[in-house]
Amino acid sequence: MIRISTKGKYGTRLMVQLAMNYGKGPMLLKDIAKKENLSVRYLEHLIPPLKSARLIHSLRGAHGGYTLAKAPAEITLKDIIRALEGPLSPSECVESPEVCDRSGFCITRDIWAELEKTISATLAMYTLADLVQKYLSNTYHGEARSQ
Amino acid sequence: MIRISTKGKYGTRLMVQLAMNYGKGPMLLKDIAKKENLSVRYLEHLIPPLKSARLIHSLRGAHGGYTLAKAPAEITLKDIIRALEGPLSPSECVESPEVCDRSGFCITRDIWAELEKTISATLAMYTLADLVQKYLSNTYHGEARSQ
DNA sequence: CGTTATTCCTACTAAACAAGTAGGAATATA
DNA sequence: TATATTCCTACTTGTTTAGTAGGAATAACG
Repeated sequence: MIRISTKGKYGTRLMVQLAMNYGKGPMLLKDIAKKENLSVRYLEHLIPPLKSARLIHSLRGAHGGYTLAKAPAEITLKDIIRALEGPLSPSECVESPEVCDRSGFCITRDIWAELEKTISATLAMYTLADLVQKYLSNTYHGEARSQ
Repeated sequence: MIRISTKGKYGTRLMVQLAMNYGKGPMLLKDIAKKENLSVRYLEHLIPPLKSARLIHSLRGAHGGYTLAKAPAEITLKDIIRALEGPLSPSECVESPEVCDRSGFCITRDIWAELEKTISATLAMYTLADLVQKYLSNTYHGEARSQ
């Protein structure tokens, strides 16, 4: 199984919520969790990596919350997944050739390297602005947001 | 981490070895293991999924071994990884919408579906014949095969 | 017919990772 | 000082990964 974990999946949804709130001041994790029907306690874990990747800013204390660190159009899905899931390559040998003494001549490694490129390229194609636009033009939107 | 496991990685190397032996009769797992410096005991586990995907044939008993079930040019990396790693989609909701009640309107799910397409397409581009050709034209080849 | 070489099947294990929950400290506002 | 919020660390439970191990089934060969 070659799967994105809930970190990447929930984190993307969190970031889409922040994008939709962009320019309207800090957003509470509590509210994001409610809108996305996720646990605040779990979302908390996604914050440190997103902060160290400089994708979000935080404000502590009452009237605190989170904001995007850049405009939604400046943040790609690649940035988000990379921050939350780590390297996008399907094998460690791609980014760290020294972990395998075959790296110098391994043909399968070449494939994993190419696969990383197409994964990265696909994820880099989408910005948060694109996702927000998709979200808003979704016909199910009104209904889906009801809860 | 979105990683291919050793099943997919070792299994691909196993299949490349079978491809290089194509037309020369059955090959022993013992010999594949030696050439690729892998454990026979572990490679054994990769056989059942490869067989049920009809990618290899086996012959039991003395003078037994394994052969590709089709020509190397007819087997893609997608076939192999799919057989050994399961679905290529980054999220279960892509192939089984019913696992999440958001599937009907979820915009991130659309992204995971698109990502699956590019992963599948990239892996489908390469056949075992391509890998063998790469292998044989590798300058390190003579040296690397020495052990 | 018996020996040997091989695949095949099932079970077991140890370590790492995933997906959370929980307690409480630090900080800012009012 | 009370309250709302982020922040930090630890813990838990279940699943997956990466193997190892024992031995049964099968086929060839002398």
